[in-house]
This record gives sequence, C-alpha cells and structure tokens, in this order.
Amino acid sequence: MREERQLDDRKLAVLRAIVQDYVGTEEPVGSKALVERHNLGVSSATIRNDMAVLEDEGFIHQPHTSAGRVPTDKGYRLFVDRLTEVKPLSVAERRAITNFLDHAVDLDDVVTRTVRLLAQLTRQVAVVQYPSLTRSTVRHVELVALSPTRIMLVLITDTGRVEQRLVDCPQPVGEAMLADLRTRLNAGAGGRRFAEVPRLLQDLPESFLPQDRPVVTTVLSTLFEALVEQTEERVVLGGTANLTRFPHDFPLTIAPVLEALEEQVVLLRLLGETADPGVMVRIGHENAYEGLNSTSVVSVGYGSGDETVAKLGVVGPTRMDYPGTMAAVRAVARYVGQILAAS
Amino acid sequence: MREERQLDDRKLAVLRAIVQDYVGTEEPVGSKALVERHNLGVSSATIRNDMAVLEDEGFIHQPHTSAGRVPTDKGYRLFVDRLTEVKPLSVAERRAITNFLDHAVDLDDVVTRTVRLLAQLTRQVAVVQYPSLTRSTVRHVELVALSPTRIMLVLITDTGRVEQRLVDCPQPVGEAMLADLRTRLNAGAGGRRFAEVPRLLQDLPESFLPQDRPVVTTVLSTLFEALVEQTEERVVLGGTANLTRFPHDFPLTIAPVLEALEEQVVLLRLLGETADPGVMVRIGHENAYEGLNSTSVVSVGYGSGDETVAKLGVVGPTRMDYPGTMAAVRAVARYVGQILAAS
DNA sequence: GGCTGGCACTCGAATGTCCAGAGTGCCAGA
DNA sequence: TCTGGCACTCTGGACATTCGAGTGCCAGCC
Repeated sequence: MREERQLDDRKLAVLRAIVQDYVGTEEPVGSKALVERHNLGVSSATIRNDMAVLEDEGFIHQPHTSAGRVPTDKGYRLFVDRLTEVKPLSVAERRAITNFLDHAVDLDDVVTRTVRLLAQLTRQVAVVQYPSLTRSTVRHVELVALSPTRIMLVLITDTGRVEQRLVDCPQPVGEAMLADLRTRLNAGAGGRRFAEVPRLLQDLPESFLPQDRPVVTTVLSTLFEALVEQTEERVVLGGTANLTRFPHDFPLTIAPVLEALEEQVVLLRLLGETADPGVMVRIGHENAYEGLNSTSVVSVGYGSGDETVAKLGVVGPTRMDYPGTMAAVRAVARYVGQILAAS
Repeated sequence: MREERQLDDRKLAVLRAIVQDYVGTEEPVGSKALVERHNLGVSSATIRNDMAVLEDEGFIHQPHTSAGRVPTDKGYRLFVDRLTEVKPLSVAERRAITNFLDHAVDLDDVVTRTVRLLAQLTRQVAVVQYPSLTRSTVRHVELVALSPTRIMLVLITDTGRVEQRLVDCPQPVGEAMLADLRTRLNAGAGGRRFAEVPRLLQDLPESFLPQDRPVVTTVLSTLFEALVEQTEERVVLGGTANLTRFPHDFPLTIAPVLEALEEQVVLLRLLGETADPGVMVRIGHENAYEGLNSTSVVSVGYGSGDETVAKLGVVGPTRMDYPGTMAAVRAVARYVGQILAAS
C-alpha cells in the first residue's frame, strides 16, 4: 500500500511538472526535458513509464507518436483541484488593482475599469457582469410626466444603478395624481429588496380611486418588469486583443470564441452556472457552449458585503496559468466588492 | 486629345475590373483572366501595357514578379471616387433592415440592433456611436435626495437617453430648496439644446439666498459636466467575429485591429473625423491610427430630422465591396434616423 | 519490485530539388 | 496604336531526404 501511494505522489508531481512546463513553453513536453528542469530524482526512463500510465488514465495526451505530452482537460482538472494552491499576487499587482479601481467615479466606471484591469492582469479576455438587481434594494423611484399620457419611470438602486422605462398610460394623468403615486411608491418600495417589492405593492391600486387604477396598474407592471427582467442582463467585455496571443490554434478556435463572446446569453451562462462562493474553473469541454471547447473560464462572484450580486471572470486557452489567473480573478472580485460596499 | 481621353477611359475600366475581380476572388488578378471575365474588347497584351502604366501611377501593385496585380490604397480611392455608384440594396436587404429595427423598444435596443444588423449585412465589424447629446435637448432634469448632502441628478434627453450623476453637496439641503431648484432648472433648461443650457442657467445661483448658492453652484457644475463631458462618449461594437474571415493576412493585421477597436477614443476619432453629410470612406493609410493601416472605414452620420446626432459605420479590410458596404451603411443610417425621429 | 541505461523505432518538421503554370515585359509587325 | 508571340521570372506544390526528439521496451542492477 505505502509503495503504491508513493508512486502516485510521483506521478502527480510529473503531471504537475508537465502542466507547468507546457503552460510556460507552449510546446509538448518530453521526458528528457522534464528531468532536466525539475529535480524529480529519477531518470527519464522512469518518467517515461509514469507518463505512459498517466496517458492510459487520460490525464495527458500525445499529439503524435514522436512528440512530447500535453495535458488533457482531465489533466488540467486534476491539476487545478489537487496540485496547486492559488498563488498570492505580487505587491505590484495588488497596487495596480487598488490604483486602478480607486479612481472610479461611478458604477459604469467601476465596471469599465474592472474589465480593463482584469484583462491586463491576466492578459486574457475579461468578462464582467453588471451588479444584478435582484438582491439590490430600491433607493428611489421617480416618475416624470413627458406628456399627458406618457411617463418616464426611473428606478435608482442602492448600487447606484439607474433603470428607465417609458410608460404609455391608458388615460391622461394629472400632476397631483402622479405626485401621489410617486410618494406611495417610494413609501412602499424605498429601501426594500427587489424581490420583496411586488408583494409589498400588489394592493396599491386598491387604495386609489377606481378611475385612477388602470394607470397605477400600468405603472406598477412596468416597474415590476424593470425589477425582474433587466435583472442580470448586461455584461461587459475587454481584452479581446489578447486572443491573438496564440498564433497556434489560431483561426480554428478564435472565430467561435469571438462569436460566443458577442452573445450576451452565452456569456451570462458562462459566468452564472454555479452559485459556489469560491473561484469556479471550467476547463475545455466542461463548458456547455461548443465554441469554447478549447478554452477555460475562470470566474467568481462578487458583491458588497457577503452577498454575491454578480460575477466576473476571464476566458482563456485551456493552456493557461491557472494559479495566477485564479488569484487575479479572486483579488479583483474582492476589491470590487469593497468598493461597492463603500459607495 | 480625343485619342488620349479614350485611353484614359479604358485604363479606368481596367482599374475598375481589377478592383472588382480582386474583391471577388481575393487573389491577384492577371491580364489574361481580366480579358476573359470582362469584355474589354482588346487583347491581354494591351491590358498588360495599361497595367504597367497604372502601376507606374501607383494605382496597382505587384506582390512579386510573376504575380497578378492588386489595387493599392490609391487605386481603391480612385475606384470609390470615380468608378462606382452606390449600388441599391436588394429587396431582401431592405426588408431585413426594417424588420430588424422596427422591433426595437428603447434607445439601447435601437443601438444594439443597429450594430448587429450592420455587422450582418456587411459581414464586417460594425461600429455605432450613441446619439450625441450636444445637439439634443433637455426633456427633464430630476433631483433626488439620497441623503441630506447627496443628490442624484438625473438628466433625461429628447432622444430618450438618461444620464445620472451623484452630487456631493457642501452642506445639507432641504427638500423645499431642492424642489425649488428642480423647478427652476426645468424652467430654464427644459426643451433647450444642451449647448444653450450653460448660458441660460449661468445666473441662476444669484436668484437664490446667499447661503444656498454653494449648493446651486455645485449642482449646476455637475449638470454642465454631464452635458459636455458625456457628449460623445459611448460606442458599441459588433461582428468582431467577422475579422476571422480573412485567413490571409491574419495574425498580422487582426491583433492591432482588435486593440484599436477596444479603444473608445480611437473609435470615436475613426467615426468623427469629418462633418461631411455623405458617406465617408477612409482607405488604408488614410486612417490616422496606425493599427488600421490595412483596413478601411466606411462611416456616415445619422440623426432624427436633418441633423447628425452621431455616426455609425463599419471597419473591414481595404479589399472590401465598397459599393455594397456604402449602400448598406447609408441605408441603415437613414432608417435609424427615421426611427429616432418617430420615437 | 522498482529503477536505470541502452537501443531500435517512429514520425513530424525542416530542407532541398524540381517542375508546372501563371504572369510579365518586350519586340516586331499589322 | 494594338496584337501575337516569345523568352524570362517567380511562386507554389509535389516529392524525396535527412535530422532529431521522443517513445517503448528490455535486460540488468539495486
């Protein structure tokens, strides 16, 4: 038993070394190069045997007979799960994060800067989702009469986000009635969570005169729509130029990736598939979307306080520096969370 | 004299044929192929002589000795200026435009749909600038007290766009004072052009009590900032996956292009360099930005009514179907203008 | 039993050579 | 001024060859 365990340890070390070397050199790594660059304490022949086993188990793969080995998705998975720690960021990197984000002036700016920062730090494609509304609270609802039968509804959240909706009323609305409605909306919804609002306001129409109720109902349904529908819609991208850093598998993989990145729906699924609080890594075929089968996604939730209000992450080749990327993603998410909490 | 004129005409016809063939086949075009595919009425030897002249003049270029000819930037320029008409769109294309844009629900949606549509029609990278605020008018200014010393300023334009700004006040502000300020702001700025607003409101602080003036000044300066600063900021991109349709000059040109496209500033300059009402075409080196030296930009202004409120266009390889692209860009711009005017 | 050195083998990448084809330039003649 | 013809140039693909990295396996050693 003890012997076999020992063996496994070395095989794992070999796998780790293969992943590290391959990520560094971008070329298949052979047994000889491996013993030279890592002090594994055994000869290349032994490594070859280990590699044969690792290949049988599906952790590595040989592009052609006379080539070195390359990690498979399964190999990367094992590496990420068991063979590496998230490595701490350098001081320079930490400083870059704070420097960059501290100068943000509003929510849009925070998101824009975050996406740039992530792209720069990881040198990959960065994806940042706008803070979701579902867990936000209503700070203020404003109604502005644009014409007798048109109202602009403006919803301001505690994260500083603003949503506007045009409401076409079934009948003319007086300014007094509008002011009344505005007051009651804010009284009922102000400071409340989005999820609670529909319940709290559902009886509101009945407190108005019968002839005003159609208008109230219309406004309310628009408000509820705004609360629910826009919930997790927007996503911002950055660093797509980093895709060109892989002259290898170039035209083959880059086109579907670019296509995928233009589909908001795909991006949202990419980020949103799990509620796990930690950093999530999806490697190659683990991604549901076909076009991203040769890329990995590293993502994590962020938010003010304990709660996750949205996600952010990066998309890169499966051959990426997982420890570094995970560290960067996590650090950025934490800092963005702090900024949101402070503002 | 008459004879030489005749000659020039044929040379131009040759140039036109070269451009058309090259755009179609993506391969250098030789004299023989040329006489086969166009009835120029002369032999290939004659064409060869004409081509030699065209090359001397810098309109076409030979990649290597035993290859056909390829148009130069100068050649494309002549083609665009004198050798082609904007060709009408097909019925299917027109229908696609109306179908696609008629379902837009708000300004964001119009822009998003426009960029997709353009990318799809031209199969190139589309760029759409948000309607500029400078020529817009103020529909409403709203002030919302978030805390005693914090105000959310919301600016609603006649194009349906909403801008919000957080104002930190030097001193607490009462609700009555806020209502007063709101009323006067709207009285002074409502319905006015952005450019006029600062002049119209500059004396406003003096009509308030001395102790309130600092607040008024702060709010005003934030408002003016919102009017000016955000003016032409946002640009939306689409169809970047189309970049991968050129396996030729691939990794060389695509990287700087992607980089350029991420820089809002570059994009804005790209679109904004001229106020000419017609379709603008910038070919290759005519683009100020170095990374786009092997691409062409076709852009045009759009707006509700007569006025240009923003620009849109596409970025593609210099080897593009200029007549078709120009037609598509122009048609989309017109239709977007109509939609904006109607809403 | 596991590790090691050695050896034969495989296969891809790089290099060199060759040839066909496309395209040109030029010239003499109509 | 145009045309047909001819010699010349150059690229790209096909093919053969070589080189070397890397492997698998085996017999022997600790």
